[in-house]
Amino acid sequence: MNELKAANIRVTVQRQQVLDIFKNSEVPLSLNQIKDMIGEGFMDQSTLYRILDLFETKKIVTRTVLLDPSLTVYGYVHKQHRHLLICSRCETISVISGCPLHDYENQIAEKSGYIINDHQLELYGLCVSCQQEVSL
Amino acid sequence: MNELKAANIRVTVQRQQVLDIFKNSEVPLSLNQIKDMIGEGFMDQSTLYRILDLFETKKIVTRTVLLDPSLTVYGYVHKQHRHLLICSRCETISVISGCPLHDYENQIAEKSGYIINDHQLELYGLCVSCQQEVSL
DNA sequence: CTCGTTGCAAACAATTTGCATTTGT
DNA sequence: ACAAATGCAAATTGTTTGCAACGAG
Repeated sequence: MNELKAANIRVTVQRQQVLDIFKNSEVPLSLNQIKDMIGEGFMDQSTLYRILDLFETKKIVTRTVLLDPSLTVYGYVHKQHRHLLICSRCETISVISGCPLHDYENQIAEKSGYIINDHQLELYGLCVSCQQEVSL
Repeated sequence: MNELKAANIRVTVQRQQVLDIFKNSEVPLSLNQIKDMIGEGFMDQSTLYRILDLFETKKIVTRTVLLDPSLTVYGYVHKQHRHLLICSRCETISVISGCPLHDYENQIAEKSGYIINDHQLELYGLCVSCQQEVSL
């Protein structure tokens, strides 16, 4: 069954197009990357914003705000929970599978009385090729 | 010695005022909270932006971009590294001391070849009073 | 005195909104 | 046919910039 139907939203060309782009990408994508991949006539900006909002509330994608807020990215929600590793020089984004925080969340929940239901974690560093270029 | 002088920047009334606000706050502050605390004639917006940028590059404060990017907050840099716990209902921000990620960073550095030099971690949940209000 | 900093207004960018038209069911 | 989604343009918001006046060293 169509994933959009499954989420109880209408199937339109634009939505299908955006969904396909996510499905074909290993890594999360920024708004501009998505625009570029749609290319050509490009659907209207507002439509894209509306689709991303919708997908986010329907939990089809997750939004991640990076240190530089203009680098906000959207990732297709796969089975497992993932985190990102960002090169602070070339801004390449890679995905780290797994999550080290389950125990930690419980500890904090206990100490604080909060019900923890989400978290945001990203690592920043220098990727291998940037390390080489920097040391030249 | 004045902390601004120590950072090699000129001491002005505006900068001193913003610095004092940070020093007197336990928790990180958003732009609007800072505006409010300055109150009255309020210094010019652009000046505040410039001061926050300056403080950030001089490592006097750290900027944290939360899931809702309009909730970007700035925290005075104390001795130790800290993370935030945000109530997703009332948006109260509290500070968690300590950090569970040192080992994890090393693992990832080894696997990926990256030199990890920073990370962003925030927990989101429901605070105690919001839990009560929700269950009413 | 000199140069960095401020305030102001204008510019710019990013996102949102209202509304007529088109499209999915 | 009806409600919802799209495209377009305008509005709104948040942030940045250029420049004259001001203030710190």
